[in-house]
Amino acid sequence: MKHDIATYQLFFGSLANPNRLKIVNLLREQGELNVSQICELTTFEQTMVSHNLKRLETCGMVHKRSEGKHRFYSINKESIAPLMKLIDTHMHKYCEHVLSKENKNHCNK
Amino acid sequence: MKHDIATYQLFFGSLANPNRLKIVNLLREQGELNVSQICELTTFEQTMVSHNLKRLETCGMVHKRSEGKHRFYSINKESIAPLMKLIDTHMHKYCEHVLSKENKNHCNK
DNA sequence: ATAACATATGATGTTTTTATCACTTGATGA
DNA sequence: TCATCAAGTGATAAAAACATCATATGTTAT
Repeated sequence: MKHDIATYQLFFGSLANPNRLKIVNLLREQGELNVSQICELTTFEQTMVSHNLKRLETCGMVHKRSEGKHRFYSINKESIAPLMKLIDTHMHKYCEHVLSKENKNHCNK
Repeated sequence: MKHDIATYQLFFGSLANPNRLKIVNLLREQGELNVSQICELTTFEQTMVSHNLKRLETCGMVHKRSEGKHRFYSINKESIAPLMKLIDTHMHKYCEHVLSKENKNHCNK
C-alpha cells in the first residue's frame, strides 16, 4: 500500500488537538450525542464544536445522524475505538514519563 | 484508565507532522538508520531531523542506540508498527475520499 | 409566512508549531 | 591535544492551526 503523507497528517492532526480529543473521549464514554449536548458537557462554544466535529467526520472518526433539528454524533466503533485502546496501551508503556504529575498518581488501572 | 489529554496531544501531534511522518515511514521500511542516513534518504537538514527524532523518542515511537559517533534509530516494533497498520486499514476504509488524486489511482493493494 | 431553535460556514486575528540559524557536545583519529 | 565528524540544543522568524465572530442554512411550530 502507498503511504499518502497528507492523509496521515489529516488523520493524526485531527487527534492532536485537545478540544477534539475531549470530544472524541466524550463520545467514547457517552455514546451518541448531539451538538448541544456536547457543548453542555464540555462547556465549549457551539461554532467550535461544529468545526471540530466536521473535521472528525472528514477523517471517518465519527458518524453523523440527523433527527429533526438535531445532528447526533457517535464514535466510529469499528475502527477508532480499538485504535484508541491500542494507543492507551502504548501510552501506558512508553509515555509514563511525560504524564502530567496529577494524573500520574491516581491513574488506577 | 484516566485519559490524560496532554499526553494524547503529544502523542498524536508527533505524527501530525509531514516530516516526522516521513521519518517514521522510512524507519518502518528500512529498519535501523542513523541520523546521517535519514538525512540522505529524506534530503532533510540534520538539525531538523535531530529535533524531530527527539520528539518521536519522547513519545516512545522510536528507539535509539549509540555506536561510536553514530546514533541509530529504529521504529518501536512492538507498539507503533501494529498501530500504524490499524491506521492504514482505517484510512483505506474511511479516508479514501480525502486521498490526493495522484495516490488514489496507483494505490495497489 | 415568520419566528425560534439547532447547526453549519467563511473570514480573520491570535496562538501554536515548525524549520532554520548559530552554537554546543561528544567521539574518533592524527 | 587538536582537528574533524556526527549529533544535539536553544532561540527565533515564519508558517500553520485554532477559536471566535458574524452570518447562513435548515427544521419545526405558530
